[in-house]
Amino acid sequence: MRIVKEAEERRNEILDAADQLFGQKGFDGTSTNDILEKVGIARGTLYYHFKSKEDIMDALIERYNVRLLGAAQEVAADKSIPVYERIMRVVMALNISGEGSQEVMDHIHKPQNALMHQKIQKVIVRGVPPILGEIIREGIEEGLFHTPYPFEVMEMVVIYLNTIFDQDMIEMTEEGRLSRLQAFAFNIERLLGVESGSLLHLMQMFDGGNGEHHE
Amino acid sequence: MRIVKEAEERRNEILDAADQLFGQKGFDGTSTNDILEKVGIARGTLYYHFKSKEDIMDALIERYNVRLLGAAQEVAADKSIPVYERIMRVVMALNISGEGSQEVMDHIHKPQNALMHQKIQKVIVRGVPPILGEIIREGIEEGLFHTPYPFEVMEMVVIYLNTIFDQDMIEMTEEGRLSRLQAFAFNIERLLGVESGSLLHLMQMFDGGNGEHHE
DNA sequence: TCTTACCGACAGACAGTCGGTCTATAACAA
DNA sequence: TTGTTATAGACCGACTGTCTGTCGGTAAGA
Repeated sequence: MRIVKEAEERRNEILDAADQLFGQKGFDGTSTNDILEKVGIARGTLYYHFKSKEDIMDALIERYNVRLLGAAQEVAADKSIPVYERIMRVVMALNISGEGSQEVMDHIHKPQNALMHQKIQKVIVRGVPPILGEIIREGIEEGLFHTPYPFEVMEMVVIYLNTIFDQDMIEMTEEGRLSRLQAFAFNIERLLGVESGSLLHLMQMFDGGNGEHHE
Repeated sequence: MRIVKEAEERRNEILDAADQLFGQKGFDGTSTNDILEKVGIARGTLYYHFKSKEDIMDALIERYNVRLLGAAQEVAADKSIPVYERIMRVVMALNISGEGSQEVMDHIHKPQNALMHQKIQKVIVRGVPPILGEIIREGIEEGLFHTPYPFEVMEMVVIYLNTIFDQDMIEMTEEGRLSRLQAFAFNIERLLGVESGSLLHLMQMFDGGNGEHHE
């Protein structure tokens, strides 16, 4: 029953298994035994490819990081797309993010996965504001926005959204969610120096597909 | 060698020991053995007073929570203090926070303590915006600020500051720190609807005692 | 005498290690 | 071409030490 594979193939098998298991049961809740049973390998093999359990998590985050920011960066660089639309598309790329990582985002936000959550948060907080900030900067040149601090505004916005829509950072009623969205739209308009109401059409994107306005 | 004490006294001894140890070595890095050796009790005693290791952490956070928010709330409720000064005093209460918990804040921001960090973050994000928001609301009545969303603005500000000044969320040069402070002052002025520059004297508080302006 | 606090041996689970084994391929000989 | 041997990379699983949480029992004070 000894099956030999290329190191990279094995590594990916292990990462795929870990991805699912961490998602289902959290990092602490998943034992290395769970992982190696799922892959169908022995203990030694796991530690041949990864130096520790946390090393597996780091590799997972790196993979996720590349996919997520890569997709966003690609969209952001396409200057043929108008600024407003490009912002939306970048945000969508960050929310949905291609192939197999949809689940990741769903599962990170569990108390069990605190460390993983923190590490991903770090990736997002470091990676996203430069991407969005640059688009805003273009928007400023075009006269769409008016702020001397596009990068810092995006930093604030990204951090806020990332924290506030964390499943259990704040338990929100549907009403609380909507009022926060309204406030958010208003605040970001002030931060970007645009007329009040300009971003209404942008905000509808975040409205959970529920098209109501509640102005 | 059997020493009997009131349950609450023992509980506090255990919490004090855990506080120091978690600070030094992190939650995961601290074993229950470390704690019970430091206190000088047996395993069973520890588990007589707390139902799990995580329960100890929760109690620690609760104690911290009470001290921190309690102090802030007390200051916030004193309507004899002018609004601007009261805001500063509340923020100071949150940063320094009384007796023995100075260390806590210093040690939370370590990758080891991800879960603890997350839980404290939650306490702050839930607890502080209502306190500050209420003061801002008073300021609005007095005509100092102009925003329809005082609570949400404070929520955004608290989350931002809490994340950005996390030791290793973003590695910042001294220059990056100052430029961020400038941007922050500018942005919060827009959010609160005050004249640009109004908050300069407030911001000097956060300037690490370094009195330079860099306008 | 009864409750409350305390004890420490123990079970079960887990992460990581280590010596050793298999196998594909390369290098070389016949 | 065919057969043989050498080598390195992939793999194995028993084992170690450590850790958390449990449980039956014990001392002390009211």
